[in-house]
Amino acid sequence: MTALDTAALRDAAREPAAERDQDRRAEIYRNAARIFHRKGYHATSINDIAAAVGLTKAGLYYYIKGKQDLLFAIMGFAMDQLDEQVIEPARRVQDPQARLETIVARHARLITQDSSALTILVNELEGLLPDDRADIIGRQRDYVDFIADTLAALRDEGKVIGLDPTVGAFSLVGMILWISRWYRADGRLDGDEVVAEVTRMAISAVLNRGDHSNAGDLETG
Amino acid sequence: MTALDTAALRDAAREPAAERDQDRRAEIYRNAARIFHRKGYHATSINDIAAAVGLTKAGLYYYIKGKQDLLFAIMGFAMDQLDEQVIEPARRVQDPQARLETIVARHARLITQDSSALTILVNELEGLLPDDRADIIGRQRDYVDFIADTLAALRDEGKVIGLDPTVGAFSLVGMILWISRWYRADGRLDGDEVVAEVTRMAISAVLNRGDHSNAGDLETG
DNA sequence: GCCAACCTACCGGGCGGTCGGTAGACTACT
DNA sequence: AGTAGTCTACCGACCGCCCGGTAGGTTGGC
Repeated sequence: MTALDTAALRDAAREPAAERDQDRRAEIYRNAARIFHRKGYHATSINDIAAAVGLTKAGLYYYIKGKQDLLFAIMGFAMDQLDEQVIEPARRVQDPQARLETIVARHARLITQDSSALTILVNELEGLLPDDRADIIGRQRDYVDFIADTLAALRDEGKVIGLDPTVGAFSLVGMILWISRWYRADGRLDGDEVVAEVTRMAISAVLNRGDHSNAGDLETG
Repeated sequence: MTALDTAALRDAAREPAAERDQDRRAEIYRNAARIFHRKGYHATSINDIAAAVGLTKAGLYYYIKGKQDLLFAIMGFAMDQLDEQVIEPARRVQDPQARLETIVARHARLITQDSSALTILVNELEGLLPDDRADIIGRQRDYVDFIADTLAALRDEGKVIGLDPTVGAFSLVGMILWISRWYRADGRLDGDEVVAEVTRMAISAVLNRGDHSNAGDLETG
């Protein structure tokens, strides 16, 4: 939940005045993300958010333009986080397998650290205005394509055989995103262990291997 | 979308009279599932559903008790589907690896055939009343435990080393459920191909293998 | 005549959002 | 030092709308 604070600090640095204002704004986004995450966007009222930051609804509107802008800002922030903490670092890794490991591990770690914004990013798309939604979907699509390209590079190296890169990319993303549904920071495993486990599974899911065939039934049911 | 019809037929069979009534009821659940799936539970109004089946809101209430019961019924149906089409058939498979393949393939196939009820099952839990939610969550937990037990059996056979069964189970479930977000029946791959790809990935994600280690970076970022 | 299968009209309430204020800090001028 | 003006950071009250749900019919087939 500290993640949104850093964005606030960044903004505050470039706007000399009104730093207290930016603190307040960050607190609002932070609380909104938490509540949207817990209850869902549509089930969250502006009053819920206002109360969480100790304001009335009218007071809250001094800081925000509307509920939809709040959602879009949170999703934009989550997407920025993904760009900066996952995609950019991974782009600097040349070896495709190491790059894939970087992607999975870093994305998974972001989720174990603070899943709210990243989870909203995938669950609340339909709450956005069409233009905003197109923007976010485009960026998400770029991310999946980036993973698919990495899988294609692995295929060219002969490390992957017979896997559709797009299906592979989506499947890995699903595995990663789902972490936010079951991982609890106070659970049996700590975040680093979970990240390591998931990364290992992801890599071996796509890499070439001996034949494991062992017909599972699929007669009509 | 034909899935809910079978439930209606089942119910109709045990209630001799009012079979037309049951048809109508099935159509309502079917449409409700489709719209909840597309727009989300909270963003869907009773009017939306009524209009979709050619009734007014008041007319719809002749058939349903309320919005929350509608949701619970859909999720209960989805859970029944999972029990009957995935868990029960898999229970009859003794070999752990074949059982795991059965689980993944059958669950994935259900989703490619009609994802609406199964997707609502995982996305709209917070729309339920506490008692209903506890019911559904319990059944979902049983499903994950069933997969985890299967992974534990594979570990006992030496086919899996060093994978936490619970993390493995959740990860596979995430991979499967995510299919509903990207798979399109009119897309490049047909349903059977997608099921086969995902099943292969799932199996090789958990099965033992040569060492693929190839340090992905994880310095603090 | 009766009952299943609807409808029109309505209810209370909560929603996102706005409006007209105003307390208090801070500044500007005398 | 005093005071008038200004601006930030809010609040109480309100708006129109739509929501889930209901009361009380009406109609057509048996």
